[in-house]
Amino acid sequence: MPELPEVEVVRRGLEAHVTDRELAAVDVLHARAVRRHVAGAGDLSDRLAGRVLRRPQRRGKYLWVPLDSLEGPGEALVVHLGMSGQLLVQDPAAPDERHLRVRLRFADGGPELRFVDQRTFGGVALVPTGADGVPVIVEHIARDLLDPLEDDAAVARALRAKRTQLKRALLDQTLVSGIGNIYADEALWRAQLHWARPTDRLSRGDALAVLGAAREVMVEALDQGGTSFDALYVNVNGQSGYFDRSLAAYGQEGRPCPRCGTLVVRDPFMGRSSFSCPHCQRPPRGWRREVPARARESVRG
DNA sequence: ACGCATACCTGAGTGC
DNA sequence: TGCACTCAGGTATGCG
Repeated sequence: MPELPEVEVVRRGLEAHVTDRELAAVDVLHARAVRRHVAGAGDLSDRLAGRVLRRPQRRGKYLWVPLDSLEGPGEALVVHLGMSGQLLVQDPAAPDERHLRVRLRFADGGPELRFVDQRTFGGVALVPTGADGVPVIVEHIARDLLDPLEDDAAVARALRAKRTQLKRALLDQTLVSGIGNIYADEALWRAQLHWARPTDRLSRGDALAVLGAAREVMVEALDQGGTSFDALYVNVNGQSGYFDRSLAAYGQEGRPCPRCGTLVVRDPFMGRSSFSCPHCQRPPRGWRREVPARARESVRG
């Protein structure tokens, strides 16, 4: 699933392939893919034709391509990959992908850009940008851990001021952005902190440690082209990353912890999963592992 | 104001 | 063979 490193891989691919190219026509093949563009699919296509794409930018998991401004305030083409979105640079003659949602054709007749998204949680929109060049629908997203202006001390302070579980806070994109389920579990494993730790009882040192660990694991993942488990995440050339071979905790239930050898466990978390080492990541006082309903039944029977 | 559950989606996998 | 169900999970929204 695309988190910060995967989105950055895509951004770099876009930078190499679409910067300074003029759009000729945009075809919207699925209305849900443009639901965040309030004025509708027709408006999006009309307003993009003839515009020139500038250098792609990113904050957290949001990606945007600034457009040459005609007059007044700037605009950008904002893309969020959601859970299964892909941006592919394709030969215009290549057959349509099964889940092709938006096609962007260029005036130079060269490779086109395709937004492909199986689960349609992602989407594209043409949005005005604020004073700092950030699209208005991205302004509520906090700076991410690869942003030179991100302030670890300030984030650690805000994190400790919250009354929630540590992993919930790490996934809160308004606190610090770019972290999803995979990198949250990996960062917690590296910092040797349990996902259910209450944020208001976390030391300043532990808060800084988990942020540092998250940055470190994302940088390493970026170096390997991102994480992927299947064909759902790919770069603009349709290739997968390799970081899944380096995961210590995420998806590793029943496998030995690379640090101590204890078997990694999976816990239900927000209707999903958290993976951790029960030895290295001690749960907070009073926390009890939830027993799955099916296991309870078989014990009873 | 804030924390939290929920809706939105499709395809793969599993159990009966 | 097929049906019902579960799981994957990022974000916006609305509730208490």
